[in-house]
Amino acid sequence: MSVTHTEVTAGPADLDPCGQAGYPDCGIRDVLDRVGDKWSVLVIVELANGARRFRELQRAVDGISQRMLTLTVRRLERDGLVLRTVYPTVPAQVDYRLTETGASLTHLVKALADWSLGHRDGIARARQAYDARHPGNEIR
Amino acid sequence: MSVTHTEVTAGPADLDPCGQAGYPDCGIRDVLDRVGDKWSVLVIVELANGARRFRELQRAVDGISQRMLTLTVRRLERDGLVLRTVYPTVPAQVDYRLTETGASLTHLVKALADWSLGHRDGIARARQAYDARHPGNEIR
DNA sequence: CAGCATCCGTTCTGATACTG
DNA sequence: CAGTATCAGAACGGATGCTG
Repeated sequence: MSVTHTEVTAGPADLDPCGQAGYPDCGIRDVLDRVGDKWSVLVIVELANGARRFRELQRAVDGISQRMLTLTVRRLERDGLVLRTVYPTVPAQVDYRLTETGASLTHLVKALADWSLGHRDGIARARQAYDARHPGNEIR
Repeated sequence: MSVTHTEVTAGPADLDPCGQAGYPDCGIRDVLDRVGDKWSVLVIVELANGARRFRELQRAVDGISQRMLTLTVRRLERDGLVLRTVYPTVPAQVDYRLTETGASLTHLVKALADWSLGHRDGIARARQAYDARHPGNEIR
């Protein structure tokens, strides 16, 4: 399912070729998929405030199911964005914290969350306006 | 045009309440879902370079199907991030361009794409290492 | 050209139940 | 506490055919 990427020699500054015909997405997809998935951003934002245990995370990220939290932190761990530490206590205790790489993402992620908050109302209004202009148009 | 955010009671710096128990995600989800979906970012990046017609977009965003492009631009239009203009020519001609709001997102999106490129290799290595440490663990 | 409608397999998610 | 396992429903995504 994942898109295979071919070696592309494009500098970070020049994003144009990426995703264009002949430049099969560079592999940004891989990273974007992670950043873009339903819960990663919220988890990262929470961890930006410090290490958290599993339950703490679940309580902090409202609405996330146990299963999804597990999957999310596992993926983040696999990508090297989050460090998982198991303490051999009884009952088991595990905490999660951002790695340096993960931390380097936080300001971007926060900026994104920030932008979201700042434009939330405007977007909500835009949606209402659109829906009013296009009655009976289910775009979701 | 700098990214100005409209009156937010909780300062942008303090994102903590969002997504926490009792603060049902504030609605960041709505916005994040858009930003985070499979194609939006790529479309936005492409439109950041100027107005594009439907076909141009499809060619530029490698791999996107007609259906997905349609859905993606519709959603972006609905959210007020993209402006759709129809020219009554024959055959029909339509172009898409970013609105100011949409444009204000490009910095963030580009920064994100940038970060992705910059950390692509590191993440790939982290994944390999993880997979080596956890044989037979299909995380996706 | 720029779509919309439909079919249909794949993936994602959440709820539920159980374990070390 | 911190998971794993399973299962069914929802959402996603592509292919195909048709229209103005």
